[in-house]
Amino acid sequence: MGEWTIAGLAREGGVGVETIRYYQRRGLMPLPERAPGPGGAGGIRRYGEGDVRRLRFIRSAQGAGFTLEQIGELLALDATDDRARVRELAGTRIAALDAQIAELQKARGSLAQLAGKCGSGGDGPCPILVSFES
Amino acid sequence: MGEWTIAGLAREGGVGVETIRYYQRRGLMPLPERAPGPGGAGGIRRYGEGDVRRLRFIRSAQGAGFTLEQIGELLALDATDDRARVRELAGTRIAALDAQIAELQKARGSLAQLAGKCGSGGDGPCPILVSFES
DNA sequence: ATGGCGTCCGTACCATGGTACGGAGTCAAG
DNA sequence: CTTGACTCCGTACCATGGTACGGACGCCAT
Repeated sequence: MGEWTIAGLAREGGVGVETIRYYQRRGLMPLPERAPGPGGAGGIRRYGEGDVRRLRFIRSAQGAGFTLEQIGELLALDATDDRARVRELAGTRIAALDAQIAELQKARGSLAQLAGKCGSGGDGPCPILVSFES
Repeated sequence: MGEWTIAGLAREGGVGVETIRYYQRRGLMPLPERAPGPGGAGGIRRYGEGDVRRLRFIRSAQGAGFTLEQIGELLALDATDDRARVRELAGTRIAALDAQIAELQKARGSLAQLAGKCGSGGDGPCPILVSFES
């Protein structure tokens, strides 16, 4: 199962090698054993299916807008099957997404309206800029 | 017209003193003259209506999602009345907002669906977490 | 004229999610 | 057995939008 080197894992997950090392530092990815080299010194670390799944988990959760810190908690919950807590986190995240979406839509609406006004000829300064002053 | 000190301007704009100083460093706010003190040394800077309007401009444009760098350009355009360029910036920003909104809605949709599945009893691990692994 | 608050300014630090660099070690092929 | 690619690790740096700190000086009231 120790099929990949760090570059392979990175390719598999569509991220850079440095990103994986960053996740390791953050405690999101485990640090596999180093195969002891012939000289007794540590060798190169090998990664397996579990690491690939874990990396995919991180990327998917990121896509759902979770921060790396929250993803750390989700990964911990993955081991304990605490569904209630997972639903709680999901609910909080959904509410945050709703708030964010509403805010962006508000900005989008007023900006579109102003762009329309600015486009329809007229004299004087652009209404977009004027509106920003009040 | 030199009616405010920096703390007054900050209060007027609903920001902190340090934020104004930051905008000055970024070149978004001008640095007013210092009233020369009796000893010949520089005194305290005074701010007027123009500064209040400029600060409001920055905060409004920020509300529309422009970065401080873009706001710098908008402020420059405010002096030249280049409506075409303003509309161009607004259009680009609207497109970016649309993309962002779509992305958040996608995340919200899949998360809500998963939370529903996770809520409806069942055995095994939470579907939210399982889905993140693929 | 002295206390105490406010200003001025440079500089450092914060969160977030990485990205880059440099030196040493490792490993496989030629 | 050397070359070249890759790995390991610590550390520093990037963007973004601020926030904090410390010393020197300004200004006003008592």
